[in-house]
Amino acid sequence: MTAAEGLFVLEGRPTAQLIADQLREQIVQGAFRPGEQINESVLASQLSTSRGPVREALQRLCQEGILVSRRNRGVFVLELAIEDIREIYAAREAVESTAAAALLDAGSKSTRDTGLALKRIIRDMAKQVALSDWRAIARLDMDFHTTFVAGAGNSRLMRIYETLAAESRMCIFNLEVSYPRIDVLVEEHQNILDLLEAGNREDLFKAIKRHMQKAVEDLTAASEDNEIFA
Amino acid sequence: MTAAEGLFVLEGRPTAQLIADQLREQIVQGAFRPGEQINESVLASQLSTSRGPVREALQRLCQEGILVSRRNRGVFVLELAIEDIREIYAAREAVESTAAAALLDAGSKSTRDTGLALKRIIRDMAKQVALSDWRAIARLDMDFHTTFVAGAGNSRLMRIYETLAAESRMCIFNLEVSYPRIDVLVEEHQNILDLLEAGNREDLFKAIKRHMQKAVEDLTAASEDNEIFA
DNA sequence: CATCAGCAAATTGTTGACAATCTACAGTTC
DNA sequence: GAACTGTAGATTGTCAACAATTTGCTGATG
Repeated sequence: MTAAEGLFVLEGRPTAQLIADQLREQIVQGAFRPGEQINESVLASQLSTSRGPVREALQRLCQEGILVSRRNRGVFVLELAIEDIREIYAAREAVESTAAAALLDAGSKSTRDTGLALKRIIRDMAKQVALSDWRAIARLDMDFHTTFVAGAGNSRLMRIYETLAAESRMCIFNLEVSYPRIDVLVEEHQNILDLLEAGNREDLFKAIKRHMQKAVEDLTAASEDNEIFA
Repeated sequence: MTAAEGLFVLEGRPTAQLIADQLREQIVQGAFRPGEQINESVLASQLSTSRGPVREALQRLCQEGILVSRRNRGVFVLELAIEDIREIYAAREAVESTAAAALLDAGSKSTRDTGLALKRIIRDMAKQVALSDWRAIARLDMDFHTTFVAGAGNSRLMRIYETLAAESRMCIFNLEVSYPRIDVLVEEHQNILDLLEAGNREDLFKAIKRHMQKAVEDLTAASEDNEIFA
């Protein structure tokens, strides 16, 4: 058996995961309202499959915490309260700080690659800010942080963070927050990147902490004049 | 309809979750070898149910990362390499440090309750150390850290930590590590509790960090003379 | 008129059967 | 004898039908 370059296994990923990934994207983009029930039958027919694989995918998202399952009643989209926002961003700070420490400790090629990727994202972000494309901005915002954590090279941190990122996007979309501090958005991310490349450990931690705190403030402020929250 | 205290919904949890919880416990206790395939049919008959619910539970554990799914081949118990040990304990340090910060910031009744619970666990741990009951010691070790994180009152941190705790137990069991530093085990946990109650922030962070580093050292040392690892 | 029992529709939970795929082994060919 | 091919068994993936439960409605009853 000779190894052939450029060939890869076809559709290697399990079906339930593919469905779960699609559905997660739909949910964070607001295709379902918070608290809304997910009907297995209609979802199955939309995906032109049967209820079996759909149920398996739904269980994955329940384990992830994006959906909640109630026995004999079905699965529902997670409803976010103010307390949830605080939880999510506290957890994000924990993960990002650890990723930052790992990036600084590594301090090699992978760190430089991460820096380049982050630089590119910031450039795109500035472009979209000029165009006021909120959807794109939100996506790039998350791309920045996801790339940051990915740079740490810890697959568990990454898996954890992907869920937190999805929940953050749910917050942002459901609250229809249009980045009130749009002017400092690019600046804040650039600041984090600068501190990373400068190897300024303590200030980087502080910058991450402030970034998260500000996000919580914006989201909680927005949640007060929003019918979704209690 | 009058509200009755002390009553709760009977068997409110969904089936897939119940099966997943049982199976997770079996796995971390070493009922399945790392890399071993989980046969859906035999598992279904053991639980006297059909393959449907079993598959749903398996998907949950795949999402959690304790099992890995390969298309058209089935699900297998996660194989832990040395790199995984480092990942798990780095993530645990992140979560526990954040929980510690939250506990210190709260500094109220919940913090005191957590302290009492931790004290009780340490007392039991000392008892089991005297009896050399390794299984019980490992369980109490995890109980301590789980209780610690639970005290922070962040459900997301808790959910994350439960998976990491499960993976830690897999490490400990599979490597048959019998706590080489048995004499300092109680002491180390007592030290963490003392620093928490004293409100000594920086030293508490350092103690947690050291606790995790030592665990990684013990586990990696044990993994070198073990056929499971490469 | 309020309340409650009972019924009907919809949805989830479960099951067994069938199809697709992989693995291992035997047989064949060079 | 080595390597390849083909087949048989086992296991997973998928599906449609059936059972159980919940929910909303209807109407009887005080």
